[in-house]
Amino acid sequence: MKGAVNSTGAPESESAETLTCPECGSTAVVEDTTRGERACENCGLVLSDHRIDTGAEWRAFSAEESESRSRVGAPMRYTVHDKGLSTVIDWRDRDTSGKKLSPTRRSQIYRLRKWQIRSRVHSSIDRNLAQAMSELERLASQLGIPKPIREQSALLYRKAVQKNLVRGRSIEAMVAATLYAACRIRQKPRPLDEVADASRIDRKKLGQCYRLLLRSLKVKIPLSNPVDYISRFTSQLELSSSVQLRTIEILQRSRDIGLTIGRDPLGLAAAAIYVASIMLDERRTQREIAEVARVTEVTVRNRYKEIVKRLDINSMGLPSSH
DNA sequence: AAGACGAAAGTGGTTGA
DNA sequence: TCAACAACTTTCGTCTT
Repeated sequence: MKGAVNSTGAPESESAETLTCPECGSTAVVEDTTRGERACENCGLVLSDHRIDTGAEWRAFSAEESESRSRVGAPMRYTVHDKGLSTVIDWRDRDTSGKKLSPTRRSQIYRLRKWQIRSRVHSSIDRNLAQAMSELERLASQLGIPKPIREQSALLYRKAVQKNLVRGRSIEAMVAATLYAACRIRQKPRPLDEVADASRIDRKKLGQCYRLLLRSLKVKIPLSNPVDYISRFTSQLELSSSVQLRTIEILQRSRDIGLTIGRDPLGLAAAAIYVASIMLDERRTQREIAEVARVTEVTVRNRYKEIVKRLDINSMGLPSSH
């Protein structure tokens, strides 16, 4: 049994391994996620082009993603909007000393200028991303979200931008939605309300953005598992690890008899903790538990009654060791 | 007095015609 | 697009510890 239950979102240890470019020795090796390749920013050498099928099932993609990304050094590039490559091309057909350019040179410059203009299309996207990334940092650190999940969120946000989902919506809302989604994907879900509170977005807008995200990116995120909430909640309530284990046990048995279908995972988590806390004589009030789980006492009550009834637990807390 | 209980009406989201 | 529906919330009066 591992003692590390990782309660209050303590950052997971990451192996930061810096890659150096074999061509020029630069450490500016960067991932291009849209292509799934790793390239040196200095000389442009592509180090690896292990194919990542962006069209494929999304979760496989993200797993691969996190694998490879964790090996790249500190400056994570999803959070960087401008790679410092912008150059300004003057409109005049003169070189630096003021001489007229030769016709070949001129057409060359013309082509460059064309790209310059094209790249300007991206600049509004860049501004959007810059703002979004700083908001993401703020939100994530307030919620104590570990880096890998932030990166996942940033990736989702980039996809959302590509699909034009942010137009007409607030950046903040979409950022919050991607963060919420990322947490769920990584099996470390946070209550929607918690995310909403930390951002300046109301719950309703956040929910709408989240659903839009799911639909548009064709991402299937399964219903969150109540068990994933337990370590956070129990530590917030300062409950012992035996309560934690008992809670998980209760949840598993509840699921086995189909008690959990159609029920809010948060309510289930709360109720299971309530029952376990009574059983092991570390009682917490319904109100306390409801508060951390962000549901109402009524919901805790309803779930808890079902659990006690269907799992045949005598309410005066015998450790019914089945 | 605080906690638990349960009824009743309201809310937002899903589903199916 | 609309209505029916299930789960959850809000509110509040009552019972229990």
